[in-house]
Amino acid sequence: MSDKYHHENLRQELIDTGIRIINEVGEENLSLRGVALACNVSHSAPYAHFKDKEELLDAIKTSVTERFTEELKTACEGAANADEGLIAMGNAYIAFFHRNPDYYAFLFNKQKIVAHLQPDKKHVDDYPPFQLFKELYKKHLKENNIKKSKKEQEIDLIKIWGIVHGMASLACMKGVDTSIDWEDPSNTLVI
Amino acid sequence: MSDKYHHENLRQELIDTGIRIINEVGEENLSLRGVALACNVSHSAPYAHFKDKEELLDAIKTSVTERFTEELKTACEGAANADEGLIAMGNAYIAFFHRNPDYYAFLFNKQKIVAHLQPDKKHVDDYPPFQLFKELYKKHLKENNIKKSKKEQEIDLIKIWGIVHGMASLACMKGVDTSIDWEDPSNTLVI
DNA sequence: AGCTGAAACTTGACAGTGTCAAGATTGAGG
DNA sequence: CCTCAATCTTGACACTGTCAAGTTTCAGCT
Repeated sequence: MSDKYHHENLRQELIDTGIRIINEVGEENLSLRGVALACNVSHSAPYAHFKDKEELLDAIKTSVTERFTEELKTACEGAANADEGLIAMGNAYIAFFHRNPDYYAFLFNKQKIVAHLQPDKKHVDDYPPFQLFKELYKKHLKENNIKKSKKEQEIDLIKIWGIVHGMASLACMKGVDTSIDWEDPSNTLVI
Repeated sequence: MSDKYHHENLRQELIDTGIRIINEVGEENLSLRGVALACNVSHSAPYAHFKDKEELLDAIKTSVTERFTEELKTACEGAANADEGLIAMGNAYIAFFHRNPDYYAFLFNKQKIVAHLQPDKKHVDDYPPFQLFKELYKKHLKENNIKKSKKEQEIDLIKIWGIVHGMASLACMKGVDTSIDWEDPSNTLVI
């Protein structure tokens, strides 16, 4: 009762229970009031930490993206070289969304992938998973002694990412049978 | 006044104004009541034609998908052979969403791509754009005298579609600069 | 120690939403 | 002319995001 007006770390708790609720009932059934209630807090308490419902959702996206990025990192750590690392990371990318189909629509909805960066026009380079791809790609160029112009590199990167991202999109389509066993890496990448 | 209770073809009008509203203010700002009002009809009139808001949205998706499919068809009509047709269609696929960025999130949101087919588990083969890819792909195999198992063909198709779909996804990311000129076909496909 | 002001939270209200039940209107077929 | 189903209206309900105003708490200053 003493701390009725001090919830210690409500901000983080809102984010965490928000994720839990989305996992349980999906983003479309998440309400600000519901999250607040689940935290034993009044329905407008979140407004002390987020100016908007969208701002909370953005915070959640950032949090999920961090976990996602971690998984990609660990996936390519054991790789012998950059080429194998790229494959491993691509498959981890696909696997992540195949395991959490709801996250794809949630993270890329309205295509606001860089939720934590406010201004209007942001560069892909600011998207952590893309940064990982980029590092590995540059390592790949170096290891194989390949020289490419900046423009060529940009296009290559978008193609690599595009393939992986597209496969992930297809891999997590709900209620749609693609005839593909997405658990089998040999089916997916292996370019 | 006589036809206060007969709007001739309200169902289609709801779908059309629904599309218009989405184009103007986005899906997230579309309300059933708003669509009804825009059709000069009471707020529950739509319930005579759609049991749900979702059912109206599904009808709209179907309608948009039809236009999308038409564009893909015309894109590959002039192609000299199946290989060129595949490239043309892929670029048209990407171009469509680059021109209408809102449609990507709208159509593939919750990954319910086959909106007009109700039962739970549907096959990709029922998705019209995919059918076009499949036809062209089979033509490509025949023209080049290539023999592949059914499984190999399925994987090939998902890969082709995955690449194109992923590029389209990246091409229409809002507020994200990919450093790519998506209007220039030479940047995108050309596998 | 007491005051002050900002931060965190509550309470109460508002308009807008999807949905449903009940009633009104219409036209087609017996 | 009657009936009945389809179509649309009216009125209500609970729920939503948001805001304004009030309450509690605590840190920092005097």
